[in-house]
Amino acid sequence: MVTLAEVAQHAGVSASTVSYVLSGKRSISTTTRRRVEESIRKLGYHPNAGARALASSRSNIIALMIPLRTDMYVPVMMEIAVAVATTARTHGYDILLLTGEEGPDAVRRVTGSGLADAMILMDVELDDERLPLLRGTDQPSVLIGLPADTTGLTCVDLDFRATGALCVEHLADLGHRDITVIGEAPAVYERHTGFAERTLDGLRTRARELGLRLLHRPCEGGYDAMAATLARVFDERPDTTGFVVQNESAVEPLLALLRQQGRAVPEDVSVVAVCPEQVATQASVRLTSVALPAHEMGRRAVEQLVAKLDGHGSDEVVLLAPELTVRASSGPAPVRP
Amino acid sequence: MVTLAEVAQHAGVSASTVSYVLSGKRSISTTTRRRVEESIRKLGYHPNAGARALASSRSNIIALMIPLRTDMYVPVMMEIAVAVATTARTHGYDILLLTGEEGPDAVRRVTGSGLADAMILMDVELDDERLPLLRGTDQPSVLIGLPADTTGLTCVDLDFRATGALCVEHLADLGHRDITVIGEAPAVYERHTGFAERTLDGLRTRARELGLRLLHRPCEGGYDAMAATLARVFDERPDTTGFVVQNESAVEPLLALLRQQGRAVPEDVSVVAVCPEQVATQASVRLTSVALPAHEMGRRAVEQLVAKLDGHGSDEVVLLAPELTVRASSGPAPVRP
DNA sequence: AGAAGCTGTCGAAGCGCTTCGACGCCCTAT
DNA sequence: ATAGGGCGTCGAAGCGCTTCGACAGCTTCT
Repeated sequence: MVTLAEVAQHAGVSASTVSYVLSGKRSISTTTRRRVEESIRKLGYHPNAGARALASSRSNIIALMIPLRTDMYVPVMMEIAVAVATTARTHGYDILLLTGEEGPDAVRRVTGSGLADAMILMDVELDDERLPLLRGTDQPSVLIGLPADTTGLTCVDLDFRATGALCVEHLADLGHRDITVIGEAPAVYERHTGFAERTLDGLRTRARELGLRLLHRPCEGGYDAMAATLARVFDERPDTTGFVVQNESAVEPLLALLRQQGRAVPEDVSVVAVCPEQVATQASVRLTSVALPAHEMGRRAVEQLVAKLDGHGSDEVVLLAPELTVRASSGPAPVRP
Repeated sequence: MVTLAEVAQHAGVSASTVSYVLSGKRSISTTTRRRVEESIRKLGYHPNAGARALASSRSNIIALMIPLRTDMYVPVMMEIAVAVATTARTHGYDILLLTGEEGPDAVRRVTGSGLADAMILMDVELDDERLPLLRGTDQPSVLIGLPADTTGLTCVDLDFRATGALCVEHLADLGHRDITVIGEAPAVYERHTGFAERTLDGLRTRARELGLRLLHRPCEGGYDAMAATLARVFDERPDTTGFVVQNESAVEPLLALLRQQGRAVPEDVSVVAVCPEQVATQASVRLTSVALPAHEMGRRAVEQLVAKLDGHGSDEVVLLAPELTVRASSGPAPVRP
């Protein structure tokens, strides 16, 4: 293992000079800098992370806490994680992967040990038990998701309320008057993750404003659950012509069942989904959808965090504006005979 | 921040004693141990990770390199990552998340800086450029996947050859004589990730042994690609009654298209998939499938690695035996008129 | 009884880096 | 000519921990 001292000796300078070349915290003459850089390259020197962390009390690591459970769209989680990792690297940070499993203890452990300089939390619940810990420490953190009380916290999330409103507006513009919302699995609502409720709130509010009828049904993914749900929906609201789906594992079953029932999309029934782009474009009918901006969320989270670590940056709630892309699954409401 | 020294003072012992209580590397009297543990608890002490790493040259961190691209089995990747993280924690290790993006440089950086004690690499290509680096360092590593040359390496993977054989056998047992394989996207084969080729090899070899006809068609996911592929397949091999699918984004399109063409599953056509359990059970027809044991792979990888870090453990290729679960998508071949 | 061996504890020496103050040098302003 | 001020470099003091050797007080063997 090559050390700073060896590099210094090889370059004929003192260790501190090498350190300053590396950090750029003091000015170094061009000749010296070049000589040092040459030695670094030649010897294949890599600063020791532990020593660096000890001396500077900065680990250059950001902890990312991902949910353990897999009942919700996993690829989105993955995409966020990858976006976080790549963005972090561009700022010189590495990512420490924590699973939700450990809960608040993980927060304590990481904060206490100086393992990471900052944290990003995903899958935040409305009244998350990790929040008091975050408020009680001076370690910067960013949440992906929105808890009930955001005072003293920095959050990044899609504006789900606006998303709901947007979906309703789109269907209303097309003349639909009876709209059914196929929501997430009941477990998601019970867990109070917030985003499902916020979407629903946006849907309901805008529907009321526009004078539409709205029916909401949570739904597990899969064909059987969807079939059962759909039967009850048409039973209860036979005039339903518009669907908003916020459960990607219900999307394909819904389309298949509608087809099976002889209801054409979009001629008889329009479907708008809140889902990742990939799901929308790979479905059997290309879906009009509001995308989940996973990459953007990950990137923004890291950038908020880096700003905090650099001293600027403040507690702020960043709500990304939803964008609705019209594809083949939505069209004018059928003319009522 | 609480330090070892403060704990020592609080407990009335020397710093080294506290350290030995923590590590258990020397025997400590019960009374002293208890007193120290009490102080640790009371002061809320957490050992500083950097200092520890510096002094012991052990970071207790395992680097996990995940692929950046998202054209394959993302949920499987995620499940592996989560399994790695949770298993690692039970052994006292944390996970550093690296994306494939940085490539060999990341390996150099992590090895050189002592950031991690060991590495797990996912998405290994047959002739991966990271392999020489791994062989050239004394840092333990485990690959998830199988390169062409495994000398000096430890690998964990599903036995894809046996998987292919198993699928063919199942269909042969049911009397199918004409089998078509819907493979991964062409890009996957071009990238030489190995698993697709190995599956195909297993399929072909066993088919030959059993005297079956086998047609292989790579296929992008999605409906359009699948429709085109399927048309050509029935054109070329109208007697096809068995399908093996190794591309989870082709599964649902295939089922829908068969239905549309009036071919009943499993009465007219049997389908066997190589895919995650979730896909198999949530499809419109519950699929007979060989599962991708993501969790098991992650777990085994960590355990191999920990064994190496502890001194026992050796270079070894662990191939997990495939298991075929019969569900509703496969049945006896239709009787030829 | 004395040697030999345990057990439990301590002190001190680093691990490789950052950072602070000091200092020599040269340039500029008086 | 001389004081003042940058600039570029160095030496040394830690950061908080692990670990090695030392050693005091016992027990056990011959």
